[in-house]
Amino acid sequence: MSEEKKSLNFIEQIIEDDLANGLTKDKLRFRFPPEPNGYLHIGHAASICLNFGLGLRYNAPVNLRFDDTNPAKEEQEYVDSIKYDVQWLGFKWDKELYSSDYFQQLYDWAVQMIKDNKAYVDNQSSEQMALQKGTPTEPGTDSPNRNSTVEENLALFAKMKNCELEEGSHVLRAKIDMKHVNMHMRDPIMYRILKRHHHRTGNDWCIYPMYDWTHGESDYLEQISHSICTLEFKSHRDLYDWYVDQVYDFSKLRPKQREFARRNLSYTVMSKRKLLQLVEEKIVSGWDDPRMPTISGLRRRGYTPESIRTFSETAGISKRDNVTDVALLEYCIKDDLNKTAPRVMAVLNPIKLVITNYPEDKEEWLTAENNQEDESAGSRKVPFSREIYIEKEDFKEEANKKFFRLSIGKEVRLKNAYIIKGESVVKDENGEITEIHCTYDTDSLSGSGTEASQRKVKGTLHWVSIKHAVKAEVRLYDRLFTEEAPDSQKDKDFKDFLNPDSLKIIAAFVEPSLKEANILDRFQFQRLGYFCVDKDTTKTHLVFNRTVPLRDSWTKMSG
RNA sequence: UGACCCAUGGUGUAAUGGUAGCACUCCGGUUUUUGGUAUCGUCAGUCAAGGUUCGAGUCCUUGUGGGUCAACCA
Repeated sequence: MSEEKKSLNFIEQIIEDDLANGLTKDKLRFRFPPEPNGYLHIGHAASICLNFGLGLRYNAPVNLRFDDTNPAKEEQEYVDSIKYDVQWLGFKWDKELYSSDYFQQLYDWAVQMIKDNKAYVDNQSSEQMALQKGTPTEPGTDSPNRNSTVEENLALFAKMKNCELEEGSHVLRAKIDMKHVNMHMRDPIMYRILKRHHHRTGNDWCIYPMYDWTHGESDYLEQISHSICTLEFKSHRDLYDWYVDQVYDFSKLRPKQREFARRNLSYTVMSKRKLLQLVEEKIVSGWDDPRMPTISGLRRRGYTPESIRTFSETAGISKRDNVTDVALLEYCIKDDLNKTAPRVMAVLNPIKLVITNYPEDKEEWLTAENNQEDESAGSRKVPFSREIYIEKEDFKEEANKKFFRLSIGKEVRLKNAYIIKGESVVKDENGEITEIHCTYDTDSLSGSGTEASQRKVKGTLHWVSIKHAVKAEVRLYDRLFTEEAPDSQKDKDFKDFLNPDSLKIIAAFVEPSLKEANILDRFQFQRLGYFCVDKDTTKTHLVFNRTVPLRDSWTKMSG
């Protein structure tokens, strides 16, 4: 097997360099650290694929660590959905861990820091502290509490911990440097009082550690070698390192934070805040609305885990701002489904077609391939009869020669069935066509091997037998926004760019084999697109979501 | 008016001082019982100016443009 040299992304490069400089491979360990305060989206998928991909590449463990230090926002529901999504994407974590597992250790270390005169309790208001913090261009000033004695601080911190003080009245701060050029180093808050029930620790604590104080120490405790996060944490790195310094034992591995650019997708928004807004304002039906860029939304839309992994891999990572074309994501799912999705026939915009020379009471069950790309997919039977539905768009009374479909006097193939010829139309009083009358070539049955069956006709239409057709609700989804980057337009709200046509619900007819379909089953509706069975489906009511339409070079050139 | 990060076709990425490549998109040809797929092809790029070097997308300087940082959020 020829070893094709795959280029490394910059994170892999860093790891290779570390390995070359003496870090041993067995020390490699990664983590994916979501906060359980919302649902995962395609941007998280990039991080998941990166971290777990690294684990696979280096045969190293990857922990799933919930960063649950803010009980005001976090819920078990989110923990469950995140676990489900990560495993659905196809990854296995080494350990399921929680930042809250380390609350006691963190507390003990904080006490030690107070003893070392490296932390102090501040009783100022957040407004006062903000004022003293300075600005990026002006240094801050010291808090009047900065020089409290160790004893005073210890006593106050104990009171904080014992729930004897009011929420918001006191915080523990690291004593670093109020004039530091990095705002994050100006005596950052380590603990705040929060009398909240925590989804795991219950009411054990009424002080909760802040992100910065928690994250690096958690990485250190888990001996994570490379702690990978997004770019907006770059300026936190100084603090991350400072905190690790406070507890670092030289015999242990020292974790390293590195940052990459978050993945943005065109025609959608990715921030949790905005996604939450879409849900709360009922612009979408929920976190798993098939138009949402959430993992659960994509799943319900019909995306496969494989396609999302391929997308992440193909898009790659770097450190520059990006808006990846959603067309790449769509390519990934079409490419996957083309190989795997069974082909079926469904008519979305039906018009009746009568084959006048086909016996009225006759019906045939014809053989149809399930997937031309995959012989092992086998075949099924589809019923054929005198009256069928075809798409309205597939007929025109008078044809221009580029129109490969049905018109009066012209022949087309009915997929898996016969060649038919347009003869006449029936119209209502408004001149609207209500029926198309055709004749069929009795010797032209697909696969029969006759000379007539091998005639080349320019067009092939899909169809369903009216007598056997099954009614189905079909939800046609389109992009949620009309702008590539809806949230980066100056002076405009992202909701100004909502696409009014992002969802169209239609009544369609599908072939009877689909009655057996299960929720989340994916199909190609031939000549139309990929569709999956929605969870709203019941025994008597089929609902399909359109995942993505097929490429359509006809409407492109004609329209 | 600070610090830090970033800048390669329309988009996303690669080239580790030595032929600017890959994928998507767009456009066109061939094949096709899906106007799909497959396949072939076309268009298209190193932000700018200096410098170092035999040689610079890559290193240095300056500029330009974009981004990040001042929650008791993560």
